[in-house]
Amino acid sequence: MRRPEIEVADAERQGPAPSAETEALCARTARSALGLTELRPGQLEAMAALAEGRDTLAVMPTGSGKSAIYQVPALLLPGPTLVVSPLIALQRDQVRALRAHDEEARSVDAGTSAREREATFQALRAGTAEFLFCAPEQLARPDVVKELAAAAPSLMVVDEAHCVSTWGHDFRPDYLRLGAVADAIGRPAIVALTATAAPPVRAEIVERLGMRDPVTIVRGFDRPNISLEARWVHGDATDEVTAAVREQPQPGIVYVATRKRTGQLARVLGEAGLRAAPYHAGLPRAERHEVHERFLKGDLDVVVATNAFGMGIDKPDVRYVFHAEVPGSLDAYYQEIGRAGRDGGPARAVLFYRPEDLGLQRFFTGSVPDAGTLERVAEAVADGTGERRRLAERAGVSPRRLTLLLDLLRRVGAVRVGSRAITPVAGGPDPATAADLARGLAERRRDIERTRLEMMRRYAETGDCRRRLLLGYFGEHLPSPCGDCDTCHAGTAMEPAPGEGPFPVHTHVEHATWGPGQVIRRDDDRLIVLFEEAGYRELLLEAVLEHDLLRETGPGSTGT
DNA sequence: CGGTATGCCGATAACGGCATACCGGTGCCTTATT
Repeated sequence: MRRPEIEVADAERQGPAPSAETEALCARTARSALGLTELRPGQLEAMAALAEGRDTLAVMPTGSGKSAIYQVPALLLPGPTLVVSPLIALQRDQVRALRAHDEEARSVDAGTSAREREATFQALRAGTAEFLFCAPEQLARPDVVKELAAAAPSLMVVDEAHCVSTWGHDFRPDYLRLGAVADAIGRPAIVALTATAAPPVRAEIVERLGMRDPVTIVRGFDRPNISLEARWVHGDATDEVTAAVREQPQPGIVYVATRKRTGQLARVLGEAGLRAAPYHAGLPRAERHEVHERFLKGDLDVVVATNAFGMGIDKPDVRYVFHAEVPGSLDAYYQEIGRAGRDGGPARAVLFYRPEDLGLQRFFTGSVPDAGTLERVAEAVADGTGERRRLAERAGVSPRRLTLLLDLLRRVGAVRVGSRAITPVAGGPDPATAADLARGLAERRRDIERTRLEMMRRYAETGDCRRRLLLGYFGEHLPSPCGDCDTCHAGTAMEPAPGEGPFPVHTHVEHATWGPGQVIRRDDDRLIVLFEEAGYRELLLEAVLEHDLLRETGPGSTGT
């Protein structure tokens, strides 16, 4: 069935357009230095904005040439380029790719010797090396920041920028410090690149990195060749998943929620005659590498994996991505199914849904730092223990944990986090109050996280067009059902009545308790509103009208 | 948070029923041993 046109333009941009000369210059440089003869519109726009020194946020699907977006301006701007990338493996791939074009690129990580480090920074200062790749943890080292400041980079690239939002708050808190790092190294132009970012994630990236009036380029999220389906399963889903995998053209990926399950399901699939292997972060490095390689080469039919099997998996002919257990958000789900059908051929995304599995995801998003620890940190800062290592010791927390706690205390106005010293804010809240406020902030974040999980539930349980719901989550409005998801085939997806009644999609609204927000979905009888502070909420239209719950504050726009 | 594994109970033999403990994902990095 032919897909209806998406109402919102595929490419969306904010800020003044770069000049035609800059675009032409970028196009020439892309051709001469990187051998790129054809640039996509969004790509060229983004690189031209950067070349003019503008901060830029680019949200584009994998395979649309995100690397070129920073590589071309890097060659045009005078100083070196810092690229922050979450995985050492990705850093090495990029270094290799640049060297193949005779560009001098280097990376530093924990395994880099002192001598190599010295040589690298020397080369950056001298201008003989253009690119430095590293993980955010490297940028937590004062010596690295000092060396970088001396090299005066003109460009800072944050690759896989959604990590700022998804990992910064617990798993890898050094992501939260990147904005401060940018300031400490002379505030180069910043570009954030990602394939997946719903509007609140975009907003958080911009805020956290301290981007100034960024040019935002968002390309279409829709992947029409991936068919969408959710199947309600009861009890153990092993047999049903196995049967579904056997019917499929191979290869594919089956995501599960736990490490243990990867082994179980891979074994059952193996017994069913498939070349299957488990994958998770607890496997020996060599084994992970081997599974990855075999999958890429076509020696495996299916990998059963936790979410560790993710970034860096770029295989064009993946025919299906199944979820034997529900993931924690539509952000994660979209990213994972996006690994299917990159060659443009038909692909399937099936979610095997058991509501019980939501509990595990709820657990994963549940932790909030306790007020006692926060108070100890606030006290130590107030006492003038201004240095990170000593602060961590005094408060009895790891340095990583400290980063997270300090970030919360900074945001409630209790401490100032400089590039070296941590100082109390004069006239700020006392340690006990600060700890309370900080905990409140963390709780609010957890609650928002849980509304995202609710959206995942909604996706699984909806009888309406699944694709429309998914795209709506990412800020795109599909005016009528897609015609190619399970609900459309089942005939339960209904035509909405667009534009009829109050609060159409994208309307800016204000709620008495939940504050400002934006309508992201509008059905006949209900709305889903994304509130800035309260996350995703469903409201019955009847109640909204009867009790006057929402005030319209502005017309629709899909910006950040 | 909630599913699953474990253990205990009563009772004359095996096992259903119930309470409780336990476990669960992402990657940098460091640092002490072979």
